Amino acid sequence: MTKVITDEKMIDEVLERGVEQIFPDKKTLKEKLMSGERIRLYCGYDPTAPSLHIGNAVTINKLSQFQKLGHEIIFLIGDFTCMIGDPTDKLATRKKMTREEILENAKGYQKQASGYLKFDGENPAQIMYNSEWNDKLTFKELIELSSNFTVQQMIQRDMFQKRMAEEKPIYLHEFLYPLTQGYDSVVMNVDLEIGGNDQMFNMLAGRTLQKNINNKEKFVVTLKLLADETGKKMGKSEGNAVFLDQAPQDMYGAVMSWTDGTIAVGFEMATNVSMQEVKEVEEALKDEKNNPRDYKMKLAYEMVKINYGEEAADKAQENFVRTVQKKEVPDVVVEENGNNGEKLIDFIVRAKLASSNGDAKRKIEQGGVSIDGEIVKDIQIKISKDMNGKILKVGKREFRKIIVK
RNA sequence: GGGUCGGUGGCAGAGUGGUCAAAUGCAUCAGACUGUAAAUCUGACGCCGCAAGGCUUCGGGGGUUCGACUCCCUCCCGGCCCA
Repeated sequence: MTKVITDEKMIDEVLERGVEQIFPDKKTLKEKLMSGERIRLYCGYDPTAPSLHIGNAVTINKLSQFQKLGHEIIFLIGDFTCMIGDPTDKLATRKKMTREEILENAKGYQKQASGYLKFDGENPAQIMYNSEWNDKLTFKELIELSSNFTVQQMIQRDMFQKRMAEEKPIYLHEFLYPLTQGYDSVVMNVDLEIGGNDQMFNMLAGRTLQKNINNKEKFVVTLKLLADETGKKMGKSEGNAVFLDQAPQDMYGAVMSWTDGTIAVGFEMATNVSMQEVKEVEEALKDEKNNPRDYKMKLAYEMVKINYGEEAADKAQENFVRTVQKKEVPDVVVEENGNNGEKLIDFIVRAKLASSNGDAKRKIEQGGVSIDGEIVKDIQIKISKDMNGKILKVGKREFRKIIVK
């Protein structure tokens, strides 16, 4: 039997760090956790893409904090809900996915989440798929479920309001999304659900159902969204996303491209450094004498360390200093075979460093291509034997060692 | 079912017979700069071509025309209002 930790300080931190709101309230949940009862909690992940992103990491991180307290964790894969498409935060209806695409995407999720969450050893997190019960739901049962909500409640959602204002379609099945997500809570009979603040509506639907059907109080903890002071989210649509299956040096770089305003909140939500350290960083950032870059590097290091370990973090950092700060060639360069007499443009396209001949030409014309540090100006230049072993650089960070037989 | 408006490049969104490979914004890419791969600034941004030029693209198909994203027919899809 897993021992439940009831240390008040630890519980306070879990309930405060990165937390936006708690339903019904923090006090009641704290009492529950202090009582020593082992609770069951979950967060759901819709496998809409092959990679989990930093926003997912934030909730996974929170799950792991509860795991450390000894509570029962369910990592739910929304292979069923995913087919509906969560209307949250989307102006357009999500494209329906095939079962194959969904399962393919779900494959890597456990591995990607395991930097934060333990799936083995003592008190391992369990993985569940919500198609297991939702597939079996009958139409009759669905009607009963939907009778717990009114149309008015559904259209209250800001996303639907926005779409109505913009005269964009709202499909009937989109109303069913919170319903099925809520039904997950009932079937798994959970005590608590965790999710981003944008998931509040869906999670509260589960709270209602859990109360109506199982006559049980389901707590809901919503987390702040990882965003800078202007509210700009660090999501995949914003282009500076961090994916959990990204190569260490890419992950490091992606964090470095965050705006400075996200540094402190990044530490708070996506790492496990102590809150005291987070506060120190926050203070340090206010002092203009300090360079935010240094703290961002520390954050990037932490992120890579959690997901890939210390060694990988060291390497990623080293790579960053070398290639970005000092603009030097990285120590490991991918080799690419070239043919004597082949146009450099073709070589670049073949190495996937440009999307088309036109793109390759543009890069050369704009001074983005160099060989052994010498900028290539001539579009017509061809691969020759004396280029063997030289380093081709395309753009800021792509390097290839040219091999000519 | 009726009326009406609409479907344009990764997204948003102009264009309504030639000056359109298609404004603008976002995203992207390259460069400069910097405290970073931030911010800012400059440039590029369908494909082939050194270029001239060619080719493919504006929901699908067909037509009118020297010429269509623009006009006509037809089909498909959507919003709104009415029922």
